[in-house]
Amino acid sequence: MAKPTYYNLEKDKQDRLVDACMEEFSRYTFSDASINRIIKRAEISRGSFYQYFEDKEDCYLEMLGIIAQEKYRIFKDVVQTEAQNVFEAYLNMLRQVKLWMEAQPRYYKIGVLMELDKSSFIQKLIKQNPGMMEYFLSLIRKDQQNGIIRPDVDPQLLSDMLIGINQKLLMEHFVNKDYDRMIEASEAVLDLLQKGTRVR
Amino acid sequence: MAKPTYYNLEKDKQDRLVDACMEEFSRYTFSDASINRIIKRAEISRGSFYQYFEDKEDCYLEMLGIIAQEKYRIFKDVVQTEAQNVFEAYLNMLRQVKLWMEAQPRYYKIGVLMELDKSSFIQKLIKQNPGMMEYFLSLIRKDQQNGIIRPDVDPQLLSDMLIGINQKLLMEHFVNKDYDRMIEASEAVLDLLQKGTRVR
DNA sequence: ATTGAATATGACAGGGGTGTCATAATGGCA
DNA sequence: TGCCATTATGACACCCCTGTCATATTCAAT
Repeated sequence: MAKPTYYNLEKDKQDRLVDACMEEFSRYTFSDASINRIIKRAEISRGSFYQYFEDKEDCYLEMLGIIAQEKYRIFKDVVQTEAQNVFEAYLNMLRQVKLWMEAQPRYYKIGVLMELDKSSFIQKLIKQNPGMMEYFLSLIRKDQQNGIIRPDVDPQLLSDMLIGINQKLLMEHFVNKDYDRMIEASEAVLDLLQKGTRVR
Repeated sequence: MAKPTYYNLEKDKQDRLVDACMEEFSRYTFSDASINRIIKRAEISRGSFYQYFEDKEDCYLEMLGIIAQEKYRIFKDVVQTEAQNVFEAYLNMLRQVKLWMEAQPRYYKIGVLMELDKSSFIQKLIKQNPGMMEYFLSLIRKDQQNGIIRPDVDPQLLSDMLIGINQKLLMEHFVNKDYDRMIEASEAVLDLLQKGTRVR
């Protein structure tokens, strides 16, 4: 947790500091991020930084907290539509990610960079987050029982495929900032997955 | 190119040096790799390292050269079986990667770490390598003409899917060292892609 | 106005990194 | 043996980093 001094900061200064931190963490992984660059950008002294935060980890956690708040602010109204099947669930999820990318691209990038950091601090943080794999797995099994998906399909495999393609689509369209095309591509992917490539 | 002194080294010493470099570059990305650790492991002095190589980049390129040689040595005899379709081509490729992972896991890992390094030096190197996307694309189009793949399937999309799943399978099974299971999983993936998930 | 707490500051210590260079050691050859 | 080119060495300069701390400044309350 950040130190009391951080919370006592006048709004303007705190905003400058937060902006500098977010900028740094969205450009560099936690490991590569530099407090020197942060304090330069925020125009505060090195000593001040350590009046606000215990250390770099403390600072990072504070930023993650802000991001979580913003995520909640944006998505609290989004009605969690009941998914008919795993493919619909996938599309729902992707549409939410699209909203998030558009609303807070910098925050989204912080998330991406988190995945690339191999430091134990970040790896521990990632592990705490429950993956979507379990969610997909359960949906796939349900769809198999409901006769929507062939029973001989390996749920684990299909889940892996969905998540793998997901990552690729997200990354590709995020760099191009072409979020609408991303949804279209996903729909095509799902169509292909359901029907298969074979001519019949 | 490495300096003449490097090539004049007695075999034993050169081997120790190469081993130390390969070990370092397979543990850390180029950016994170440390010459200090290399010379410590190779038991040579700092000055010597710079008698052999211009700098870290020079050293890295030398290692990539050795890796390329070894790749050629292993694969020159492998008959490039003529692929019937893109799915067969994919499996052929994966089987070759499996051989490579088993024969030289350290070299394979160097390749993986290359993808994770964002430094301009490494990014330039990566760009020079032709991707397999174009190869898959042409095969898919041919398969569509031959009536093996539905004409309304977007080749780009299918290619993206193949490559995306590929990466996931490779990574997952590489950490588990379960290369046979990897091939099985790929076959299941291809089967699923061809038939689709739908019950009919 | 005075005083004491809260806050701000940058010099500093300590660690790691790369690349250089004067000097020392080595090895082959006359 | 003596000489010279080649090779080996680690101290050094310089860079960037984090976290600390004595000191200075600010601010509010008496």
